Amino acid sequence: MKIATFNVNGINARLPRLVEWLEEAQPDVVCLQELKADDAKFPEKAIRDAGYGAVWHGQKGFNGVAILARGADPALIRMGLPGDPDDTHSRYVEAEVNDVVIASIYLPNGNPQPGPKFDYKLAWFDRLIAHAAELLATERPVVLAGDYNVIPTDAKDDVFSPTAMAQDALTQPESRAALRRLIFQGWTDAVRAIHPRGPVYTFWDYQAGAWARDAGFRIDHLLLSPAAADRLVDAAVDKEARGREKASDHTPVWIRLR
DNA sequence: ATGCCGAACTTCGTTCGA
Repeated sequence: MKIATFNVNGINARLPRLVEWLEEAQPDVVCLQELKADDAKFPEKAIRDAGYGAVWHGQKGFNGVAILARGADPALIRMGLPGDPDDTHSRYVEAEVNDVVIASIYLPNGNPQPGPKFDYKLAWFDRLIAHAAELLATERPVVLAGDYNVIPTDAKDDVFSPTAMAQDALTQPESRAALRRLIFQGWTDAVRAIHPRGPVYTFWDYQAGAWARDAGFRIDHLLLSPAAADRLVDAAVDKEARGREKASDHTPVWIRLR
């Protein structure tokens, strides 16, 4: 079972690239982030024609998440993260596919920091940690996949230049502490489990020639519950997709479970 | 100190992203 996460940065702007990648990569499940489309503008027919059923939680202009399943309809479990009824951002959707619980996550960016956007990021993270604890307690196979907007460490394997990113919300101690609190509940960072060393960047900025000089960093992660981690056999970043015409600034990341 | 790019609405500028 191949499960991928892909921040598409606009599903309608990215639709030809997405369909092309689905055909090439043949993932069984895909978590999408940054749809930048409200529910009515989700390209359901094109996704279905590509062979995928879908659940989605859209939003006008920005945010928006979805889960696709090849030859199946994901069984929706929840839209939105519990813990704040006033939160209007579409950043979380959870569904079941083939007895695996899948979450598509778009964690707030948090820039500029400090400030209200950074506070929102940390508060949202707390809600995710609380919900993740409940998912762990089920002892089921669970995959938390998405754009976490956190660079886990200052290692060259995670970020091209810690100095360049030192003031960014993605590298702040509070952001990293929150990611560690989540992982230390008992989740496995799948890409690092398979590739303990070496750069596995998932994002390269459109600006300042970032792709050309490989100025990337690692912010898209798949976290596995113990029951899912027991089945992990492979993981990788589809780096080549970032170099195409009209590419997203993120590239797909995938795992394979027995 | 800012924009560098790209997408989408607020639409020929502004907001957001990372």
